[in-house]
Amino acid sequence: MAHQPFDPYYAYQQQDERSHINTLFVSGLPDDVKAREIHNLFRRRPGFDSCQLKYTGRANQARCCVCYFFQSSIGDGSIARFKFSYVISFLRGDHQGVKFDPQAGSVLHIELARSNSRRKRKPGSGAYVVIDKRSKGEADVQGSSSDDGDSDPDEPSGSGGSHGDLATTKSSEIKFGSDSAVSAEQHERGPDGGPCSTLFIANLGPNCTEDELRQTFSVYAGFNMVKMRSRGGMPVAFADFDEVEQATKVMEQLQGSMLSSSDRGGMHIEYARSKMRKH
DNA sequence: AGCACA
Repeated sequence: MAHQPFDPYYAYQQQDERSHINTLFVSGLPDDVKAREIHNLFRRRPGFDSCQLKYTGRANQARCCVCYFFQSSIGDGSIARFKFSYVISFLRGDHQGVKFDPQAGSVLHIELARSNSRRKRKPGSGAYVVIDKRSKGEADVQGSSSDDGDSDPDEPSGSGGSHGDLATTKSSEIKFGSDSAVSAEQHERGPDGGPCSTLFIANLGPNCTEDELRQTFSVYAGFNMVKMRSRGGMPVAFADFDEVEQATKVMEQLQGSMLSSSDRGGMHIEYARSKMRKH
């Protein structure tokens, strides 16, 4: 155990603190999106199990959890996780930043979910689930009438763990065919970029200023500095923190939140690909 | 729909 030869699975396992996550979190959806649309968007992806659409009722933001369940024929879950990282790359390549509705201009944002959906989908039940909190606090569930409609998709899966969910998946082997032919070499960098103490902020409005960002981010512990880059197009920004944990908290706190300058929905925040250089 | 600074 002292030294491991290079092994991408091992590297991925070491790098990813959320290796048990098999759920994608999709945001940037217009509030009139239909679960059917989401389902059609992802259903053909290998390993796809089900999806859940939640209308938050806040600021025209629908959000969606798309679940992928992988089961490794080798037994070691790292293979499944490695495959899952492929899928994330795929979806990002195919969908990330795509204007879901050219009229409304909603921009898709796909990332690894913070936690798995607790929902267990029984075979034969609906392919998707809708939770609508727009009008009343009451959940409107369809697609699986006997389902536990109130379980929160953002909460970690319970004591049974995700393997219990995996067990309900019929296919014992995921085939990566024409729909997802990717070579392993393309994925040296990890599933979604590893955690970083610098945050990358996108989906800012054209009138956003560095000062506005500073006021927003500087109240959080560990804040170092913020830098904005415009590069001709829409501005993006980097916010640096001392520790990864601090950056993580800020990302969770501010994900999707609006600035006064925002004109295209809330901020999209990810870990930056590299730490901001020190001055 | 986007990841720079050295």
